[in-house]
Amino acid sequence: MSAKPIIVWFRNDLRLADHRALSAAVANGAAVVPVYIHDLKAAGDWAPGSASLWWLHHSLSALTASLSDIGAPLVLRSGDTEDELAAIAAETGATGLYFSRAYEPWARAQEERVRARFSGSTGIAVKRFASAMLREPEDVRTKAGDPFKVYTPFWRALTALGPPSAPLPAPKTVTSLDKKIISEKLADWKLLPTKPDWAGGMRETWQPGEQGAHARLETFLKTALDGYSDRRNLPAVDGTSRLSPHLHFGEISPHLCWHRATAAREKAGSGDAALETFLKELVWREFSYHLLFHWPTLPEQPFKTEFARFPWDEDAVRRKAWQRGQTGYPIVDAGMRQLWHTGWMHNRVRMIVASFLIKHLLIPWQSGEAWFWDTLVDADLASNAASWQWVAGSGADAAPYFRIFNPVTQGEKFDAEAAYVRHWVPEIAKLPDDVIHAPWTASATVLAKAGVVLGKSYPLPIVDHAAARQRALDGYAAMRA
DNA sequence: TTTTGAGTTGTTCGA
DNA sequence: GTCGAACAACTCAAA
Repeated sequence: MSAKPIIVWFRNDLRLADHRALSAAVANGAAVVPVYIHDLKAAGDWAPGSASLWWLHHSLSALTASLSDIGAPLVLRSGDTEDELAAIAAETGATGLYFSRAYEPWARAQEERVRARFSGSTGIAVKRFASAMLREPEDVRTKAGDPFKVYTPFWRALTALGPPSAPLPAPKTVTSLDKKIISEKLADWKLLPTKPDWAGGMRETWQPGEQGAHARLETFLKTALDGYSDRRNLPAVDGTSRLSPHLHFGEISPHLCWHRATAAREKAGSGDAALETFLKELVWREFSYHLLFHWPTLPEQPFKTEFARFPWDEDAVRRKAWQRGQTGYPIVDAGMRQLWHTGWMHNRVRMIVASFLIKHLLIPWQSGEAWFWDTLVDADLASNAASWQWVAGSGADAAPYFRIFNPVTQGEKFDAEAAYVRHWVPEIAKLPDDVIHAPWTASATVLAKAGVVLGKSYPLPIVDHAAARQRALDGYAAMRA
């Protein structure tokens, strides 16, 4: 009785609400065959890292459950994407293949191959839908028709187009196929760590999946949007949205975040800076996608080409100290340990640790990008690449080269009571506020009283700030000469 | 085509 | 202790 089935190919759009491909398939009256294909090869060097795979497992598990609830169980397959889609199309007699658009260079190439595979007389209508961006990258242009390279004009142009489209409701029921389609078992993909199981901190911190995403958004709107402009900078405070991993996996759409936040503030009766700051953060994500789309080498090559000449100083020992949170600078070490433990790091601290790796240690930004890629649950090709290049000074609309964060000053300014440092660097927790961000300045008595032995229980600084700063400035001067 | 105003997130130095 | 200037020109986007 129902029309021929439509395959809905899920990618990083692991949700039911505001899912245009799914809604279109449902509206068509067709039986819906939802599919997810585990194909790490397609992503090449940018296959998800360990932390992302942990998240992916739980997000797929959640999606499986919610799709079953509305009547269409998720089909899991692994292997080559085009082959698997073709096989499922043959098994189901599908007449349509619907999916959400992606913007990573490898994902774009994959879309082209899928289109090619189903073009011609296969009888399968391939339809691509917008999903992850507020506006498509082709639609935000300068008056000359070029893509933007500076954030503020990009923001103005985007907002001048009006609010993003309103989110679609999740389908309540879906017609499923009469026939049973073979699905693999999620557990067999072995996405979770076993020996050792390092994901304890992540389980405590996160609830992956669409439901978790919506809960996170509502909590944020209720508890943190007030005062967001300032409190988002304090790492000891839960003042950020923490939506990044949910957005990366598409468990919630940026459109929905935009509209819910706007509506929440209207009810509160105040149009204001807090809302605008949050919307601007959404648009920073958008700007990163825009850059990656128009400059696909962004993850590998410096956007400003002269940075290929920067005199880097690759040092494996120092890199390791940075990765493990053993640099001797408490705010840096706290951030790196938070990352290792929870798969996430506060945004303010990301800037500090990134500046430290690049400018104090002169280690190439690509090295930090790779570490973040493997350890962050919100690892996102566009945001990660654009942000590392921003700190390095090599990106579009980047930080000026002379902006070198002082890790002591930053700690004192944004973690004044050192609650963040004490939590993540417990071996120095007993140091008093006035020296905890620079333990080497403490007197012997103060150190002894706090039970700190520098060089033993906590490292001495691996570089001297003033000397490192000068070395970085000299490096930039050499590059420009 | 030329001109003009503007550009996320900081630090240091010296008055 | 506080404050403004220097850091260095450069490129982008729009008029």
